[in-house]
Amino acid sequence: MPVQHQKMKKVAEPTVARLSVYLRVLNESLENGERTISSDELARRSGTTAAQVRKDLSAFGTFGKRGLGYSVPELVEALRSILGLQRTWRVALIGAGKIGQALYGYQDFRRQGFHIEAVFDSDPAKIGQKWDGVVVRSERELEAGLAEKSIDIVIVAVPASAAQEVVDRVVRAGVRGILNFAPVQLRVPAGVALKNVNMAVEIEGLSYALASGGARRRVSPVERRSEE
Amino acid sequence: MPVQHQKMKKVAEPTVARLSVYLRVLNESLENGERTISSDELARRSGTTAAQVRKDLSAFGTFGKRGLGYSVPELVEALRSILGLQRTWRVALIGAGKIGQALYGYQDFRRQGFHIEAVFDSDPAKIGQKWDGVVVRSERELEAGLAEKSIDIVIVAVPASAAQEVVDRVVRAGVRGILNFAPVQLRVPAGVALKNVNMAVEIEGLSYALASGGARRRVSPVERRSEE
DNA sequence: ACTTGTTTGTGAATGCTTTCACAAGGAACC
DNA sequence: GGTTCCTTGTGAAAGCATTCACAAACAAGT
Repeated sequence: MPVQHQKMKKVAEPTVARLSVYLRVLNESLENGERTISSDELARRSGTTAAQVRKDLSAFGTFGKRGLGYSVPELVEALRSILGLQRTWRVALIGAGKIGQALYGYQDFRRQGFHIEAVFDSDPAKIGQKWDGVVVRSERELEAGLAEKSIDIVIVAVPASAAQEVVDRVVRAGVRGILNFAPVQLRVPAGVALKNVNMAVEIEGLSYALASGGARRRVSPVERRSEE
Repeated sequence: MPVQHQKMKKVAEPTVARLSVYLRVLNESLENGERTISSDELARRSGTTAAQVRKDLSAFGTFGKRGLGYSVPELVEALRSILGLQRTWRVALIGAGKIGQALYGYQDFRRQGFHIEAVFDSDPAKIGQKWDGVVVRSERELEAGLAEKSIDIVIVAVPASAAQEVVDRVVRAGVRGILNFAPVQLRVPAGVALKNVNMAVEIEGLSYALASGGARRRVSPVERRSEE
């Protein structure tokens, strides 16, 4: 059953994030050989509600069978199509420091079709290193490298102070998707998709929860305070 | 000016996340020697609106001077107090793989008062390694280590398949704050604060934006599509 | 073929968050 | 001290996202 991207209502960001979670859950179901799954069960395993699951999916078409639930393989395919994961994406990593190295080895990216085709850095000690097959190149070759390798998405893993300039260059070179790990608020022009992974913000959110007494010492389960 | 945590309205999560961004912006302003800042300017540098800034702050007290703006040093102190960053937090890192190593070296954590006091792993090749001062310990010593070092917050950087079990143990040991990097939806009891950093979800969000044509190839700036 | 069980898809209702708009407070200069 | 110019703090309005609730659809068993 192919996905009908049908009337294409505008879809909210939280919805897309949840679809991604559903897909991860469903891939596991698939490996377990489960044929079908109900919105209720999918919700339970994804940390949301059945109604939410159904609403989320309903924005893209109708995938379930009443009285039965969803076909796991079909829903996996549908979600992969919706999320644009049926093709492979050509990715460049900018910044070959600790975080860059960790991301380079991150299997989940590769598994979902994100292939890191190029790595750039400004440190002469790093330039020329060979990371199983991919050579770390000088950031001076950035524009040339992006074009040469037809890069779709760039991962920014440089220090905060260098991030905006890198992004400006990358955008000028025509890249339309950026995943930013530097803890700064970046500016990109309209038409460029930008996502931030800001660990500092997250851990400070924990600090807030603990400090403001939202998380109790060891009390009976009365009030929930476990987020996302 | 001390922070009056006043009537303590319940504060939304997005608000707390933005406070954390404001603080980062203000720290820079402080280094630049700026004395005051308007909600307008703070908003511009934080990627939000002036009204949002004022609403966010108003939940915690009144910090500004009409006609003048906010005192940068005072607001920095206020935010640090609100976010619970005036103390140091004792953190343990579980998982000494690539991601664990990257996080261990992440300066932003240390700078804001998050001190990694212990590292655990299950790999015999890693156990016993000394990471400038901190010895990597066996996960079998997890409970003992957490107690011994009075750990407040745990960072989970283990494979997805091991994450839930680790979290269960950590919670049983009394830890109330968890920062999870494993791409799974974890279950924690009420009273435990949990934050997820899910890079796979973020990059799939980019894939969606690019695939669904939300990000255009090279078109005049008509519609915004740069998120967060 | 009918009946019983289940589970979806979806308008309507609720609950949150953000944006608007403006009165009130204060600075600065004459 | 009065006047002008800014900028905050905040109710009210608008905009989004989640939850509710139920009719419609199908499976399965008799």
